[in-house]
Amino acid sequence: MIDNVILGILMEGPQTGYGLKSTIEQSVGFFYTASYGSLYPALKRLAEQGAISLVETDGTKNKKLYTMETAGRKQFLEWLGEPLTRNRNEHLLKFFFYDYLEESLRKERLAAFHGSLREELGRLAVVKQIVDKETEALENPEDYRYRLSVLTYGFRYLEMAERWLGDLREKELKNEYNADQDAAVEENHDE
Amino acid sequence: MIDNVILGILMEGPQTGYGLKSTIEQSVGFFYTASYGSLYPALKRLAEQGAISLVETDGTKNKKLYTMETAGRKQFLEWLGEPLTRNRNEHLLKFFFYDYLEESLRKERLAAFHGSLREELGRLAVVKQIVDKETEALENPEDYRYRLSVLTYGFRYLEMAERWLGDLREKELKNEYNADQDAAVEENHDE
DNA sequence: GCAACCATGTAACGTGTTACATGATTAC
DNA sequence: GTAATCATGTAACACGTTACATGGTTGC
Repeated sequence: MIDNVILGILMEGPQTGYGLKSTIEQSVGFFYTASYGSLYPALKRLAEQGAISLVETDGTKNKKLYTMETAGRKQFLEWLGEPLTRNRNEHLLKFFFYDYLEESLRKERLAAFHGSLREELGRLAVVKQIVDKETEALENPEDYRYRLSVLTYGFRYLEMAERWLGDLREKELKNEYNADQDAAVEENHDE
Repeated sequence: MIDNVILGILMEGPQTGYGLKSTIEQSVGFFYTASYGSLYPALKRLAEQGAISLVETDGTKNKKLYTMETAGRKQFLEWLGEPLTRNRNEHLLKFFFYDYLEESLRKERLAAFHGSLREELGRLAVVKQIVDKETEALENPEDYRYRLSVLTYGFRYLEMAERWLGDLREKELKNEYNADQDAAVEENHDE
């Protein structure tokens, strides 16, 4: 996980270990955190693998700049292109870097993920209906309020995610349409 | 983490290790999963601590029933009463068991969590405004669509959570009001 | 009889955090 | 000159997963 976050950020340009940590906090910090205890060993590992290279900027300053290498870029894009799964926010991490993914594969992954979200939403809707009906038959439904509320939370979470992804996919489609229009206008310049 | 999940489920009654796993899957499985590799060692640990006790139901059947003990209940309720934090879905886990928490402490924790959600929502709203303004100035905002969309995701996530919690707290308040009304009616029976 | 499920458990591995240790640079 | 921030790194620990190993019970 941390390897790919590091590589993703190095796509933008060289960074120090310290710089990486603050960049992570400011960008994907909402759903991913890294400590130095995992960061530095990861940098060491990635450098040994040849995914990144390090340059000691200054002999006295004890400051190392890590730079993306071709192997690292390949490794990162391979990870980025793998199917999206709703495990430990990895999908959100991938979304953050999705501008780097080739359009056709990106669309495929998003469509598949959208489908699985809708499926899960459907399954949960069924469960919720059953549970709600069972709850009506209880004498003291308030005694289970919180237990039940978590089901509602799950439902709303999936609803939110589904809508967000729907909006995002729509936005990209609209953009393509506009791009096509622009191209058409450009072609018929004298019209 | 797993210790408290186990204890929380044992609040309902005795279970086998196998039973615990399927109960976990069916109840909090949406945001928490446990493997046997963590479950059985945890049960062993909890039994050694005296939080739970085990009964071999049958000499030949190799089946163990784990039962909650007083020490375990105390440990569980202590954990449950600790302040809510948005770390690795621990708050959702606590919510699921919140029917077991004493009402006044529960209200306090929910109010505090609601406040922190609103604060974070406010902070993110500011960040989003700044970023949106900066985005307008770009020549190719589409190149950063996904990067930016994750910010929207974070915002919508917090909005959803804030609303859900608001609804939940309101529901409990309404229930209290109704209970008061009922009590009043009962007192003035001849009216 | 055999497939599906019930049931328990361990060893190796993966991945990350916390706490500690150290020192340079910058802004005031 | 001193506090904040920049900067690197390790050791002990925490927590969990995957894969493996084993066997009983139930339903058809």
